[in-house]
Amino acid sequence: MALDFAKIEKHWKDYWVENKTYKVDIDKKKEKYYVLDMFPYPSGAGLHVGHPLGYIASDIFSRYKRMNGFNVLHPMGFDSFGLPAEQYAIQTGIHPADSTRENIKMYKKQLSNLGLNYDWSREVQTSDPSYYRWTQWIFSRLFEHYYDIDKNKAVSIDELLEEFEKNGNLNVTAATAETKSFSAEDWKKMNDTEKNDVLMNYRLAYRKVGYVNWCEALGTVLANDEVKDGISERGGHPVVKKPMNQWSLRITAYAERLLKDMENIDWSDSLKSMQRNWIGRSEGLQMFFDIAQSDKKLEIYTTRPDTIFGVTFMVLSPEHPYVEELTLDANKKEVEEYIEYAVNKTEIERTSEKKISGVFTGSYAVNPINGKQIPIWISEYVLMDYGTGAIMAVPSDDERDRAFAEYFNLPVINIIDKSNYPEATSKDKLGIMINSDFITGMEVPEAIEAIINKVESMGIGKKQVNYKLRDANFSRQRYWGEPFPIIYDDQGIAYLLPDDELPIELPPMTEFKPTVDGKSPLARNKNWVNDFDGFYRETDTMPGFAGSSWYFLRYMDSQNEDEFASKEALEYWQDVDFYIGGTEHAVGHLMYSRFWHKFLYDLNLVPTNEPFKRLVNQGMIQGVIEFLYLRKDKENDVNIFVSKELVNANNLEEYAKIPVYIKFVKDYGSENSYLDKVGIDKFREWREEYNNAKFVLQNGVYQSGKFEGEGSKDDIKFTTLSEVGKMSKRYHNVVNPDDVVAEYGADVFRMYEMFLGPIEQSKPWDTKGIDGISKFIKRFWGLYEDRDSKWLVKDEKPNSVELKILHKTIKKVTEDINHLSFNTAISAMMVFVNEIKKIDSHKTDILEPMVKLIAPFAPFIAEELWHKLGKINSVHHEEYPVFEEKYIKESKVKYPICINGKKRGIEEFDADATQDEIKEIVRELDYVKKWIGDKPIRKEIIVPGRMVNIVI
RNA sequence: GCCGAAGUGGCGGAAUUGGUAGACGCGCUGGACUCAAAAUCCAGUGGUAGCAAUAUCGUGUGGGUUCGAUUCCCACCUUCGGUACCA
Repeated sequence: MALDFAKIEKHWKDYWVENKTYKVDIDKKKEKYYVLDMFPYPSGAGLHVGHPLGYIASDIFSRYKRMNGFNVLHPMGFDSFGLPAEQYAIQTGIHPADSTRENIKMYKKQLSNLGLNYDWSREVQTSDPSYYRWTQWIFSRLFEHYYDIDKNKAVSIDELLEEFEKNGNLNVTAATAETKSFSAEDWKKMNDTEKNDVLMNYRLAYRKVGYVNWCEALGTVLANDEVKDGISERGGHPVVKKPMNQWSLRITAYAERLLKDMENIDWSDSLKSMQRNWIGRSEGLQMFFDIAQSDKKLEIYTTRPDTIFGVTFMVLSPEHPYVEELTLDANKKEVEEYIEYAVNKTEIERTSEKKISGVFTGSYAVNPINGKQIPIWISEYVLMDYGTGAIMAVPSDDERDRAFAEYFNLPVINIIDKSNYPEATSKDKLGIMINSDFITGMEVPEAIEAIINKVESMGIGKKQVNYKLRDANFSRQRYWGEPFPIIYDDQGIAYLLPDDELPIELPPMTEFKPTVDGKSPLARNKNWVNDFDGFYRETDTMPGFAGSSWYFLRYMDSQNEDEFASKEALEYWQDVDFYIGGTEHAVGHLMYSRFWHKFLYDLNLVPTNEPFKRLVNQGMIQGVIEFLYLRKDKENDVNIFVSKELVNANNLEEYAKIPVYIKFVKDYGSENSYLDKVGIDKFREWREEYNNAKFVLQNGVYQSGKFEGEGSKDDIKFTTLSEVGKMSKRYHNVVNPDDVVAEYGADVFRMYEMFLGPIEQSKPWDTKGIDGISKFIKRFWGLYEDRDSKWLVKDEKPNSVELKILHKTIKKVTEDINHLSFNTAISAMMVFVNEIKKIDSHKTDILEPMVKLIAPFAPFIAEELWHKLGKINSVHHEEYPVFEEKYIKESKVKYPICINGKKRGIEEFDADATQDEIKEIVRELDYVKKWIGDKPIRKEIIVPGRMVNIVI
């Protein structure tokens, strides 16, 4: 066999490294183009077949851009801080830095096997002190700035202090939590703690109370991800919400800019709309309701002030600070039980709960507009984090309020007549007010204005813009993340450590378990914590999104020790032209990066206002996840797993789903996947906490190696639940690309992933069609060299047929790359091979451009063929072929002939035939006459170049 | 629940602006080569009826707009991603 891909790949991989083929530097003579992949978290499971989908696409695109004369920046790095490495360390004692280093090594080898054209000299790792030094540096800047609403940008806290000294905060408009006004006098009278508290309300990085998932049994804070259905994924212990003082980033200050600046970037509408909805801007009315028999006033926010006469009750979030005071003694027991039930549920559980639940406090509020007393209830569907944590309920015009009112038999007053708008839903602000006192008869928008004016004139509220977006919790009680450059004095006042002491490095440790009171593992290291006289260090670390919010800037100048990137590099590379990554980052990472970028822009540290000009979401390659059903309740402290066929579909909420390593499972991925005895034993060994668990089967029970029931141990069939989902270490369902590359070669693997379908579409992994690509590559190769390694390419002048085949292909492939339609580009190249093979043509002028055309897709064999054609330099720096119209001009055009829109035949016409000429010919066709019969022709439609339709 | 996406032959998918539904590939069937197999090559391949010409049905479901709908509109179903501490 002439084609030895393993040898070819090895050879050219070395050649590219030696010749620095993909290294790129600032070159002002050339236009820059920045192609970026979302960098991976280096998981212990290694790169899986889903990762390369985006990497291959960006690789093709960046190669294509380079061949079109651009100076292409295409770097790669690792998002190497994170929870899994820490969990691994707790289990094995291996330091996260060590396991991370090993994982990165493995990832780089896997990536290089795919022939990706990264400039590795620019690599970044978020867990490297030389990188996180600058993450800490940016945090320090966030700490020292506040958001000035008048200037519409971040401004230094020093300027704010000067202003406080002069005028207090009377003239300051800033993005803050609720702050009292104070004069310069007041300010000067405050002690340090008070001043510090005030400033915290202004800083873009500030401290406030947040809630964490606390698991008493494990003695640790858990990520949302580690909590399944209210119990810990490891061990199945109960989890509760616990308040803790935490760092937050004031992303809400940037809400309006994050929203508005999306207009100017080339992102898909669906992605923009996700971000828009996440920000969730609404205009409405903030107002106070009096409370009967109390001095307190209840603050609410509504987008529908017009419905004020339809308010029949109020609902508080279970966490609302007034709950205790408003609950009468008679209702106390019930309320406490309800809060217990609601508070520890996750937000998703609470808002997606179909069962309606709530409890009456016993207290009443007073509608300030009509003086009516209305009951105050508590329900889980009101969230403390959105608006004010309290709502006025209007059951006539809000679906959730209506369901609640119907369930608890609360009154409903109809206040909007929608009969003029039959298509309108309850959400539309349409209709005419009824039963509404002085606004009766008004259209809804008019009524909204009227009530806002009324409320403002009464001095009990004001018009307000509200956002769903919440400030970002920035503290994690973890070891493996960036330490904060923060120390506290004995009064708990936070101070920044000076920039020249950065990076604040993670101290070496051997124990990564959190402390018993839920503090970060760093708190165990007393020497490190109390390093400064009279001060102690912050022991929380930063979350995963810290390092990933600015890494694309570091690539521009990754070795710089004086700045996060030089002005020159930032000026040249500007921003990311083309960013590709998964939709799972559509709101999280992409929102945080935009926020950090805008902040840096405000400080004049980056030249652009938005980081990513064009963004494409690649779909996910999914795997099959295998789950075991675990009963949430234990028997005598023993966990009970139940075989799938015994689980009643109606009681699914009684079970948690525990993922199992797919290699333990028989008939993996099918309806009937199951664990046999060996599989269960492997699982028990793998997950120690389930070593003594009971496995309930159809024909008996298996526990601790013993089987009781009908038949023998060897008959054990514990069926598992198979679901299509993410390929991830968490689900233990990863498929490694190395195996595929070893069998078929990297070029085949690359083209196969691209050939699977459109880049933005998700699909389950499956190697069914890979033989087709493998055959195609061999056939393509066979145009140049036969099976006996005889060189076939000849210097003969190509004829018009050959030129037409070539230029048709160039046209299609080029267009498709620009549309990122790689699957159809590949299909066009397949068509080329089929057609050129049929005429047995092997001419240089045809086959040379084809090597260049395929080079971005199959870089290895392209490079090999290019050199076999006698070329000296890399094909990847050649110019991409350009298609010429003159070679593909058709003299004849085929038209489908339709009768009433149904195709009845195909006819060929001269390309320059007029509509009348076509009509005349068509009318005389036998089959047309037959279909028309004696019916009159009502219409003849000719779409030039497309089709003919006769309507009878 | 809310936000976003997808649904087309046995399978992955194509149809870029409302204009020939099923390109290309897998699989399958038949054939050539071979002692045989693999590999390769050739032909066929949406369903139904028919020897055939051809007819008819057909793009998740139900409606609608149009000469013409996979494409636009309305309602619904299913699956996937996100849902603020996985990354």
